[in-house]
Amino acid sequence: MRIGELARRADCPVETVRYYEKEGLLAAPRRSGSNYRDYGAAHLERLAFIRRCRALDMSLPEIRALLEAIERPSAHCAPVDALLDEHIGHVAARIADLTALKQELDAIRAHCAGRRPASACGIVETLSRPAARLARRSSHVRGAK
Amino acid sequence: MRIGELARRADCPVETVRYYEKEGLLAAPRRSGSNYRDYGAAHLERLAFIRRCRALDMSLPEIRALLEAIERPSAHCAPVDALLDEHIGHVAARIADLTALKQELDAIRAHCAGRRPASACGIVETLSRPAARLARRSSHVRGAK
DNA sequence: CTTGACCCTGTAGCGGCTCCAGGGTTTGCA
DNA sequence: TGCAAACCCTGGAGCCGCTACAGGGTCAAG
Repeated sequence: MRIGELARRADCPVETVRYYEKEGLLAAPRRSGSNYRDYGAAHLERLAFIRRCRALDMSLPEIRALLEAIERPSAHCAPVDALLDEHIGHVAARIADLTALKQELDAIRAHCAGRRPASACGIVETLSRPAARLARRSSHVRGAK
Repeated sequence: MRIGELARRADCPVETVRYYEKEGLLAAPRRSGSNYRDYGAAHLERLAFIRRCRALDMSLPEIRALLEAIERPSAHCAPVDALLDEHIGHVAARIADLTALKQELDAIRAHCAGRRPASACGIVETLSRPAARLARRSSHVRGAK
């Protein structure tokens, strides 16, 4: 099948398929006479796996490591479990960070009822002060927008 | 004061100060004879404000809008409140997303006790299946790493 | 007079795409 | 058979918010 069909079936933009190939996550398929990529069922399975992991917010290096752990001939569960545990840790940490952040934002928001000039606004005031610092963790999982 | 001192006092890398200037968040200061940037107290206040907003995970466009809302001569609280409410919404949405994500990850993790070859691992199995799709919102707030 | 700390500009890189320009190929229909 | 639309190709730029160079200039202490 050609790239368009593969992409449709895996629910993934065509450009992203080419990007995964360039990044070495998806094997380069053979080419047709007109230099079109020609994929088989194995490619689709693999791409679907990658997309599923991305939907779970794993980074591409994490997914790469996961694929390698699975494809080693003598492959055992343990490394897979470890990778997943680590990722769950990232997600949990990010939730904790954002929860603390939201509390702080709610507290700031409570400083104003919207009926004053900005010069007297409690929010502007609060944002100008040094304020308690959140201990931010580092994590690959993205923030809030 | 020169850029190094400003940066130290606002707890912000020097390169980031120059970046904010390039992005129009921080006014360009006057220059010394040797072309060094020369900042005053107002610059420090503004930079500290920006850093505080960044610590609250606001995007630079959000901060820009906030600064504009505050500095309009006839400035009123309402737009500031609205901006903050919107940002709080982003954070809340991201927390909800990540919480659903974590539940899914926990469920997947429960499929394996680590004593089997990867070919028989419930995790690998689960990651290969189509699976219920999370409805992902769009938000500027970052994910989980 | 030299060493080191500081400053300058400009450019490239990070992740994970996304989009564009500028081409070639295939497909369906008149 | 001709033609348009839909598909495919490569390569490069852009998104965000920095961060890290390279390759220079300036300044203060010893």
